[in-house]
Amino acid sequence: MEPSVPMGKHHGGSHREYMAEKKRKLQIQYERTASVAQTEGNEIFRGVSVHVNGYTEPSWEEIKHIMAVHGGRFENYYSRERVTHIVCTHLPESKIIQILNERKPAPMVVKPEWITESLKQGKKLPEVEFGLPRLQLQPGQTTLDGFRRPTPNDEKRPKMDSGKAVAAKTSGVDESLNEALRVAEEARSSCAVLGGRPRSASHDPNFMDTYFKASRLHFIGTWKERIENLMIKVSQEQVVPPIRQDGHFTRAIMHVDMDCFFASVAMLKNPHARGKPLVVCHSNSNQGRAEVSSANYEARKFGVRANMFIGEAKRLCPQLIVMPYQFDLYQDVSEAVYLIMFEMFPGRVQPVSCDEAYIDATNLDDPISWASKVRSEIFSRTGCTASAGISCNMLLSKIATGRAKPNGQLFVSFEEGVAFLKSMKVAELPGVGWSTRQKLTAMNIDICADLVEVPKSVLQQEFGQKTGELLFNHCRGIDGRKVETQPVRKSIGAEVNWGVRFNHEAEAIKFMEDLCGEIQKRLRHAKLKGRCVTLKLKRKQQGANEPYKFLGHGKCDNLSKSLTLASCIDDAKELMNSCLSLWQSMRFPANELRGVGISVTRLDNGQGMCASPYKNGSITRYLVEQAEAGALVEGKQPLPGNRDIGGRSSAKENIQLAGKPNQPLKPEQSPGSKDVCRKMCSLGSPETLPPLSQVDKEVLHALPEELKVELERAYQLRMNLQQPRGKPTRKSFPKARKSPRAKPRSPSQTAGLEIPTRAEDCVTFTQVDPAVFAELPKHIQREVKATYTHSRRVIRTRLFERNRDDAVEGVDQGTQRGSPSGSLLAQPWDSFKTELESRCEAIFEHLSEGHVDKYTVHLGIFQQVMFDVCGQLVVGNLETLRLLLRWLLRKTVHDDAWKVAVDQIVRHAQHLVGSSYAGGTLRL
DNA sequence: ATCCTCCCCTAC
DNA sequence: TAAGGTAGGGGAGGAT
Ligand SMILES: Nc1ccn([C@H]2C[C@H](O)[C@@H](COP(=O)(O)OP(=O)(O)OP(=O)(O)O)O2)c(=O)n1
Ligand SMILES: [Mg+2]
Ligand SMILES: [Mg+2]
Ligand SMILES: [Mg+2]
Repeated sequence: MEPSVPMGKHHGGSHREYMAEKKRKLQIQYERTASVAQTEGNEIFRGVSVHVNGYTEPSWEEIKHIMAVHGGRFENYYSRERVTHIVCTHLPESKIIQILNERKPAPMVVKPEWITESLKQGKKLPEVEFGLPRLQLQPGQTTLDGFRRPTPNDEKRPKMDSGKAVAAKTSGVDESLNEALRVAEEARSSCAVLGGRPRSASHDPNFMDTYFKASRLHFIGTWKERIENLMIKVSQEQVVPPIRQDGHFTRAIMHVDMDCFFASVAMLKNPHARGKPLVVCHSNSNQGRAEVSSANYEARKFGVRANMFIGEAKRLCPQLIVMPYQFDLYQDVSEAVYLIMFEMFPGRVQPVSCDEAYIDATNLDDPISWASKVRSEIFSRTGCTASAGISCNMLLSKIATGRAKPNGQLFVSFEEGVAFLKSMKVAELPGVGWSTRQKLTAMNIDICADLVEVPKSVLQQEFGQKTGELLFNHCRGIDGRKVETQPVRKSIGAEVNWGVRFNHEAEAIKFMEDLCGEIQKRLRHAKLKGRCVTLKLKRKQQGANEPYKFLGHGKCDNLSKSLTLASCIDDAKELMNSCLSLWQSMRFPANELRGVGISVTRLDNGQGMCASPYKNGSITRYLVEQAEAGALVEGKQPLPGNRDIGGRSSAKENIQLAGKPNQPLKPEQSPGSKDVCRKMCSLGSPETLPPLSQVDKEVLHALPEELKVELERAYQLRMNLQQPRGKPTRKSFPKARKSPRAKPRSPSQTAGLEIPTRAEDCVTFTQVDPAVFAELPKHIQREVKATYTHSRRVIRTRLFERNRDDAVEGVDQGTQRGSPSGSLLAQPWDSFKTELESRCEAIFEHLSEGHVDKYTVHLGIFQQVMFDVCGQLVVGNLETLRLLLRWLLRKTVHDDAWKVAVDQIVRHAQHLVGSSYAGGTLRL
């Protein structure tokens, strides 16, 4: 039963008492749930799988429990594959309308009384008597595409008080709601005090600090470094018994995750909000574009989700309670939770996030009761509930947790896990996100059962070796990942992609300095240094408007460039030197900046325990060694830490910086470039290489040839950087960003047909003055050539663009993936045809056996593969392409889906031909 | 083969 | 108004 608030009493009675009572009840409920041995009741709901929508009486928690006891299942989220019954009291949520409009057989929609009455009578009653009177659907509602968003004043929407049947309590419920809203309001205004006025980066000298303090993503992103402290402390006091691994025996993996973590913590501070929809978010505005961080399970019944704009959330659920962030509390709760886990499972815990961990429970006597123990301990120490899943690997245990939520636990055997997996949407697989889902959808793959149909080779063709294999395994419930209790850090970085609006380059530079300061802090905290510095920039796309999201980055091009140093650094100034070099080579008008990030890789803890040890020798190692020995510089001074002797990329870059190969393109003076030069000089970036004159001649002479070359490059770099006054750079500062909409181009040898995809790609090798080129030393020639090819490397494009505010409109560039095995190009048409025939035969077999679903899936895959094949053939084998298309068109198949697929393939091919050969078409 | 850079994608 | 960070996995394509 929904623990009832002691009406009218709770003002006098202490919160403490109330909380104690609350906890006691939740505890009981938890124990019941946890101990359901599914033998307790008759199983009248066997085969039933319910999803609750909006408010109901009994509450969803009770329904969940009833299902657990009586053989049914409870689904937190609606899934056509799994849900047999939707339970709701009121009429049409947009969700329901959508469901009813689906072509496939929809689940039954019943009132909650169906459950209570069935329970009373001890048998499953016919659903019809408890159906919803359908045609209270809106007038004008069509069934075809009638997805009508409910208007905010839609009377039919479930209201806060509507779920409670007892009329006498109505006013009490209202009071409770008002109290909850009041507390939320108070909490929001009290934390707004420290804020002040809204400011973009250029307006607020203290922007970065303010920003990071208020950023939830910063909090969850930097959480790991905070938990590391705790781990160190704990591990010092702990003897870690080794995990017995009896050969190949089955592992037991437990996954523990706090239920709606931030929202749960918020409910601790606002107990009246329990049982009511609540989110954590910065803004309470009805049109706000602030993101929901966490939604409690009541709010989720209304479709409210993390990451949703608050305006959208409030539209779905107008009575939503909005609580502000309480980062300190999240930290406290998180630490409490981890202390419990570290103590109960020494040496077996892999922290995943502030609210989530894996535990290797292999050979613990009873993982299920361990899960109960850890959950009840978490609850009694924090007042927040956790859920747990147990299975034989990390994948299945995580999925089990999801099924157990909220406040539940579940053990699944491999077989059960796999059976369940098959009904899951592919997007529910960990590792499959938005983009992969789009790709799979395009292949007609919707649920994991579809994915299982796809041969590994096809997945690898489409997604790459590892990713393909991963998908192949995961959809079968196979996951070989080990619980990693001491992950090694490989990079440290900081970035800001919100509120970045500059008018002057100097502001941008200052911003980078702040970032470097932040990184120095974190490097030192982690006692690490690194020797590769990466600068990542977001640049407003040309013509992009101010984004929908306030001070957001909007539509951007992402740029990144890295510089590898001779030795490891952790000093902000030194980091900044590298950043300035990098900025110098990527530079564009500061008012187009929308995001700046800096990160450091190739970390070294100074103990010889390199996260990424330099593997190959070459100059880098040599110089480091020399530096350590103090041999390279006169007077035996150790080399300053940050000479950038140029990684390969920067060396190339610097060749370009010299400007010679690019002469046809006029370099451009950017506003403030002189400032940068001065700054760079004053910071000493180029100077930190010892002057050539100071380098011990003997040592230099003794260098192996290739090392000498690299050293020369380093000095070349310095010279280039010191003379950018008249002519700063070229490539990095394209005057006009031409045709940002250009289509991706096949990496082809057909030189005459190239379509430049970016302004900087206009620099073709043929534009390099041959006389100048001939003058260059051999190794420089090499570099120039490399640079040339490098710069016109195929631009990898995102396959699909998200359709939020920042999506690029109309991006349809379908196919830059798939990979040229090369064999196709060489293969004669005849043998290719044989392969095609057998492939098609296999596909049609599904059809003739009546497996329409399988047929559809395989046809989708076939289409996708053909897209890729066309991509390959259009490059160098147009004749084969023509034959292929003719063959497809002539093949007589009496199935519409096939005809559609062929039509798509042909269109796609013609499109490719058109873009590769200036609007040409293949005659078929 | 393996490394490296410059991306993209995913999860929290 | 709003606080779109952080780290790892991995792919493509070029260099070695
Ligand atoms: N896009 C996201 C995802 C998560 N979080 C924060 C808020 C969450 O409370 C916390 C933990 O993330 P989970 O994915 O575990 O989500 P919840 O704990 O909120 O819900 P669940 O019960 O599904 O675990 O991280 C966030 O701010 N933004
Ligand atoms: Mg959670
Ligand atoms: Mg989590
Ligand atoms: Mg997923």
